[in-house]
Amino acid sequence: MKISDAANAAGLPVKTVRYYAEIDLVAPPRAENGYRDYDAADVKRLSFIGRSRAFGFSVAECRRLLTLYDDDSRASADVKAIAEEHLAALDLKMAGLATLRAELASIAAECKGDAGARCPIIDHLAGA
Amino acid sequence: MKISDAANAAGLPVKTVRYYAEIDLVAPPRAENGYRDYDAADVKRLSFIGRSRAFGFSVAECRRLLTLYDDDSRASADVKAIAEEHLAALDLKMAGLATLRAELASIAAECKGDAGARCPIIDHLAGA
DNA sequence: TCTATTCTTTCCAGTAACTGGAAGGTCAAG
DNA sequence: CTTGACCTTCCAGTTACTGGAAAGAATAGA
Repeated sequence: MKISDAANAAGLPVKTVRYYAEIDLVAPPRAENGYRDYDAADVKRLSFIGRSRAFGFSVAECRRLLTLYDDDSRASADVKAIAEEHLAALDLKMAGLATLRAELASIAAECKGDAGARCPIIDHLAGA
Repeated sequence: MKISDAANAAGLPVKTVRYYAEIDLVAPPRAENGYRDYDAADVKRLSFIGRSRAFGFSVAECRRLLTLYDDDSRASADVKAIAEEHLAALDLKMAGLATLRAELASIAAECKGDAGARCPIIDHLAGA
């Protein structure tokens, strides 16, 4: 199967699939004409990656997950550990954003937002 | 004032300050020896950028904010508009992360996380 | 069969905002 | 005068692609 078919089947852009081949995430053999030759298992792996990425896993994490996906003797604890790690990272990021958002909102609320030059937002950013 | 003094005063890494000079965000004149020569106003601008970045504003937004900071005849509405825009972007990002987190958490909860190979997380990512 | 179009390939460059490091010039202290 | 800390520029790497150019391969239609 050619790259565009594999990409369509997996719901990924061709460029992305080619990129995954380049970084050895899903690297199919080549046909005689030099074209990458994907099979059904490759498409499954590509879909797996697509879903993992959609969950916010990094490509490095996808690589680890893919290894576990391939490993019939994996321990589900190893998979869960990656997921929990990622959840913790998400929590950290969300907490940071929430704090940020709250502070900025409270500062913005002080600003009249009119034609005048006086601006508490600028003042805060300037360190007042 | 030399770059390390300016960087210290502004609470930024020297490399970052040099980077800001390179992209013309805060570009001080050069002394005779070729060293960048910062003054107090430059430090203020650097601090301003540091705080803006800490609030999550992009460098492009910092540039706009800095222009308004410099403009005595600014309308506070223009500043507030940038802030509101940023708040909206933060809300979007947070909502996305929250959805993600919830889905991943519910999937992870199904996984026993033991020595067995059966793993609902892998199953979900594989598209089951 | 010729040709036009649509693939495919590789390689280069750019994105955001730095960060690390190498090579080499400058300066203040001892 | 030498050592060490600082300054300069330039290059490369980070993340995960994305766009585009140039050139070869395949396929559909006339």
